[in-house]
Amino acid sequence: MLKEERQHLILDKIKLNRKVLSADLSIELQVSEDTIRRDLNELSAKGLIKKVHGGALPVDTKAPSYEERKFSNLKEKNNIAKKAVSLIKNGQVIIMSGSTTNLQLAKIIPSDINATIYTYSLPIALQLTEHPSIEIIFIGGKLNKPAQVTVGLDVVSSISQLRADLCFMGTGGINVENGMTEPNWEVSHIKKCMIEASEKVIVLCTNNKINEVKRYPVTPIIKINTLITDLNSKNEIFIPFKEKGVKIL
Amino acid sequence: MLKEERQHLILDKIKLNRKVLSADLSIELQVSEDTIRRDLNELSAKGLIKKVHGGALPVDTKAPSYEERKFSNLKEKNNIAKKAVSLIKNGQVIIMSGSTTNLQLAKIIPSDINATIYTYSLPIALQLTEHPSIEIIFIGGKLNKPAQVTVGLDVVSSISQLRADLCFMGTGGINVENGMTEPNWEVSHIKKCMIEASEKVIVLCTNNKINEVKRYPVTPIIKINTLITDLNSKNEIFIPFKEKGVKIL
DNA sequence: TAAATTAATGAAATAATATGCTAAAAGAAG
DNA sequence: CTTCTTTTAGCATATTATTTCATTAATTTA
Repeated sequence: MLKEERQHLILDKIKLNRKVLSADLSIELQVSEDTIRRDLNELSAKGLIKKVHGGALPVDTKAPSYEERKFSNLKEKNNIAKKAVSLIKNGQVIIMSGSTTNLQLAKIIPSDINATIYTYSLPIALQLTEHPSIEIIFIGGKLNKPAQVTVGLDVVSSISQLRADLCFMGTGGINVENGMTEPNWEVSHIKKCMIEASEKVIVLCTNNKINEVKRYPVTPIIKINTLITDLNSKNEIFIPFKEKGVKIL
Repeated sequence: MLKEERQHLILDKIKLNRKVLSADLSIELQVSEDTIRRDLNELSAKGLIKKVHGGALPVDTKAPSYEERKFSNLKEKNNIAKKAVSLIKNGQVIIMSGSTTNLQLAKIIPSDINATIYTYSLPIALQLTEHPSIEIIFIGGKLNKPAQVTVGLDVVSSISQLRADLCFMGTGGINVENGMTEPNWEVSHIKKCMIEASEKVIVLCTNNKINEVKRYPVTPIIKINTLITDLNSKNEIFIPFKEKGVKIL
């Protein structure tokens, strides 16, 4: 039996039984436990399984939680949220993407504001239920657990049918040449739709995202109306953005 | 049994029963109490449980507004949830309505269960994001803030397109003559759709809802497959329900 | 407070792992 | 085809992880 073949069988067995024992595999695949251990260690190094004393288990799908990210860069995010909230006017229809910066924004929307907010983020929707007058429309679909947002075709098609005044978007990265970019293909697609559906596009991002480029393009810089960061708007880093017509806050 | 596997079982059992005794676990898992104690100490060090003299408890969670209601009748609700969880099988498609009893159920679904759950309740969806293998589909629509669920035509039409094996439903009231009834018209309509979309209908309710009648009818008793309450299933109050073919748990 | 239960500790047993070494098999180069 | 190298698997042994047991300390309960 080939080594690869054996490792595939091991992976299949883990998927099936949610655990494997080195001793069992040794008998079943007719090789020594040493070999099995070597296989398990290799698979574990590739992150495909979790090696434990006596055998192996599937990898924990539980990714680093949204909760954890919620508290990083809190000061910067709050700074951005404060600038963003001034753009919200009564009667507007707004789309919010699922970033933690947007969550911060959702927290500080003044209670006398009366608007309609579309979102596909569970934490943001939940936060907005505390607001007395905002109408919330949640965009349904398959849930992405670590990000706690809905994704997929349902989301894309729902957003395509909207007409909004503003959209507030977090981003994976932004620079002048590549515009907005995202590490996740599905998210990049959804954000394209959000931009199409909105009169004005407002990008919220912490300074560490500026001049970062991620894998999937979302939109050229020209479609972005306003960029809000924690930096001072007069910072020279923004000069090329301003030349492209982006307003900086 | 692998150490990690054992610790997972302990976590599941704590979720389910809200407490475990070292002595019980020792017998159940066929290891010494020393080992159990070491497991509990390790899990406690990771902050996953709270170790106490003689056993362990779940970690205390904070309790704001919606959360407060969640803890009223907690014992009864957990009792119901424990009975309900036994009905969930791998591979099923399940619809869950937005009651706090259902939230309790969402909390205790064992981590090795693999199913697809449709829901229109924010807290339930959020709770399920903690589960490693369940696929969650959120049904979008306009948010009802106090209940933290989506309502309206979008929800109705989404549910109409589903085919599910089970639906778990809370209820405003149930009796033999009027069947299930709801105080809210929109909710009654949504629940009708859920029943149409599901192979089996399982109603979860605390004893105070039995023989209550609310304003809007949802379904005659005949369409309900199983009724789960905190009472003993042999209680004479259930005799007329049983005569109508409802299974009592 | 005394009795009973539970916890902590260290020694000992058992099982699993890592490591170095050997040998066979498969490829590569001449 | 031969020789050399590389990969792979098995074995012996040292090391480490895990569990149990005996003993003593701490905590709860009556």
